[in-house]
Amino acid sequence: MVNYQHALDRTFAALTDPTRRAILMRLEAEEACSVSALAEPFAIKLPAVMKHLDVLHEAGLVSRSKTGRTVTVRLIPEPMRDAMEWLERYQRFWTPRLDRLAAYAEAQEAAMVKGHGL
Amino acid sequence: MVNYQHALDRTFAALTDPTRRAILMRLEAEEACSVSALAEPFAIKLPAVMKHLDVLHEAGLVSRSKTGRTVTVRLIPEPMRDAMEWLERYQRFWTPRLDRLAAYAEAQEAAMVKGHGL
DNA sequence: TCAATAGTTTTCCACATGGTGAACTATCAA
DNA sequence: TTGATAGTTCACCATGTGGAAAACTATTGA
Repeated sequence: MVNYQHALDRTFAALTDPTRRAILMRLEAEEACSVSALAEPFAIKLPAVMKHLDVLHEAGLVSRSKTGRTVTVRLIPEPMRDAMEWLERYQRFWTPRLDRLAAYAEAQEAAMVKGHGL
Repeated sequence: MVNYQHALDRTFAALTDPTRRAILMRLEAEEACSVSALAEPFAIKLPAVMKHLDVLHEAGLVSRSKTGRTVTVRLIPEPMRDAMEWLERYQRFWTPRLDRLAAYAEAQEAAMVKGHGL
């Protein structure tokens, strides 16, 4: 319970930074990337990228495996699934089908209540 | 484009804190809440809650409207929709194709039912 | 009018974050 | 062996975040 919250904290925190989201998007397209390949598109220096990778790693969103002198970074998507599941709670607000069904259900309920003179 | 990124930054940042997520959940269930009613379940003091509300407000996730001396806080779910849409990119990693087909079929069925005056 | 209630603002604190430059380790290749 | 390449670590800085206490404003009800 508490741990679950903790994990969500880290996940959302990791997703906060645009550089980190860009890294995740890159890994969604590319599957396996070296650290310097990941860093190349950005204006920031390697140590900064390193820190972002640390945050992503601590959030359980990437794995790092060393072969020779290069480190391969891979996406671990599971934590994002939990984040999405948390957000799904709010889907009813923008999903028209569910909206209308909910409105209908509400109207029915209201009618019932009225009908029973409450 | 840049603004969009900015908005997502704020959204994910707002979702990072468990207190803020709890506030959003409360507003999902309750629709309209006063500041002190929102603050009541937490161990932290009012000024801290105030700061959380500021963050949520800056992220466009809640509205505040004053009537008399009480301020009513309401959920604005739209930014979370954008966050979900960003995350949907990764759905393919955990949603087998059949799941998506099932969801589609379910939606179709619901549409049919509605069309027939349910 | 006066006290209680609802919120806000201010000042302060400890700590996290995102960045830098410089120095370091480890591996590959000439 | 020696130099380039890949990555890491360290010390530092400015800024942001989450919290508290205290003092404040504004509204309501007795």
